[in-house]
Amino acid sequence: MENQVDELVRFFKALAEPNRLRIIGLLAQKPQSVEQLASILRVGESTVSHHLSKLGEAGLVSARAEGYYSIYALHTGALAGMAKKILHEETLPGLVLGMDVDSYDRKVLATFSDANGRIKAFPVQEKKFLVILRHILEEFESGMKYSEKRVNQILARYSADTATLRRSMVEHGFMEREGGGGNYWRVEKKTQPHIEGEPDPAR
Amino acid sequence: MENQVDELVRFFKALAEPNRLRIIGLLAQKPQSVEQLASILRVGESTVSHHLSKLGEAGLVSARAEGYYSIYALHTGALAGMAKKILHEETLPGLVLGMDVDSYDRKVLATFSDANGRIKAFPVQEKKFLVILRHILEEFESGMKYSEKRVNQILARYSADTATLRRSMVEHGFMEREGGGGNYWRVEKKTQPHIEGEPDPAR
DNA sequence: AAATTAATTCTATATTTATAATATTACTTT
DNA sequence: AAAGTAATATTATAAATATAGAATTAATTT
Repeated sequence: MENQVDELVRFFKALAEPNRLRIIGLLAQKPQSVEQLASILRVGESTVSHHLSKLGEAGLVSARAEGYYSIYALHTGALAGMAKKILHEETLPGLVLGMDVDSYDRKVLATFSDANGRIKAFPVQEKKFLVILRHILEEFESGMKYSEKRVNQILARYSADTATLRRSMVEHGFMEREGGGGNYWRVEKKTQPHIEGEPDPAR
Repeated sequence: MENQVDELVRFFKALAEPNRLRIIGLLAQKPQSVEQLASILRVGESTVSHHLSKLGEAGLVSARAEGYYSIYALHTGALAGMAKKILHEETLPGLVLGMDVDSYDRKVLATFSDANGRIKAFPVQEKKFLVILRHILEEFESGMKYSEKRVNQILARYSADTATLRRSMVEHGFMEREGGGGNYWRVEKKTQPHIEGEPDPAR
């Protein structure tokens, strides 16, 4: 079974060379022989043969034998198909399948946690402190209400400074509390796709 | 002014590398710092920086400074724009602009013509014979009618064997003649774009 | 059968490039 | 001001690849 990434790389590699792009342009006009393409591009026939084989592997062209000629033709459908694939919203997320996308978070947690999982020190850098907060947030269930006492109990598993943790959770919008200060609950995280030009809301 | 080919090559080159594709996939989820990407991809930060600069040159990503972080974000519009460009029917012909697409024909003509432009010998290979015929065909205007005598007069500029040339013109569909054999005329060539899977009609 | 032709394969070479270690730059925290 | 941090630039190196000459293959013509 082949990787999504490998397939795309083969396709883009095939098009990432000037003479191969020119061959695509020439074959878009009409099917042509290796000899004709070599003459127009002013490169050796073995070079053209090499390029055509790469284009063929990417599914962009194919040859038809005619006497001792090989007449190559463009698969316009392959280009169009890939263009649509790029536009398809499932393609980009598919590129990161099987990748360890939480590797950075784990590294930060490892740096600031001791063997028991308790916080050794609060990171000065906000970006890293947020990693810690999000990690601890997992202890709280969505839809549940927690008394301040209960919240402190849970936070105490990570640090004696429960006040800082509690306040930070609220300040960064991870948790909310009822009016006077009775009950706390975890804020639903809305999965927000990045919108071009917008500042990153997740930072 | 930059070439159409160069722009496309830069774009495809940017995407023709596994780690760069993965970066695209990761940035599609959310904007991220160089450090984060390096950690997830398990490559050096300088390597990621290098990749991001290539992606930036292709207009695929851009950075926003935040403290001493560079938060890179994907330009989803660039991907979509290129996909549409590929689908656009003007793009492929644009790749061959300024190229000597008749180079092969000229080479064939040079081989089989003498200094006066007369045919030294008829090429055995049909592909090359057609080049000769198409060249001579230019002597006839579209929409005009020519008597057989007049046709022979014109063909005689190229070869004494006017009978073979005349018959070949008709056989290959370049010219037609009226019923009994009186008048000849040049057949309008319909510019026929190649259709996938179809045998090439121009051969 | 021998010669010719187009294409491909093999081989070698020069160029490009992905990677990372090191040095430098820009910014932040103490 | 000094120390710390992230990113980039510089440099070096190993791997990938565009190119073409030579050898080979497959088909056609003489």
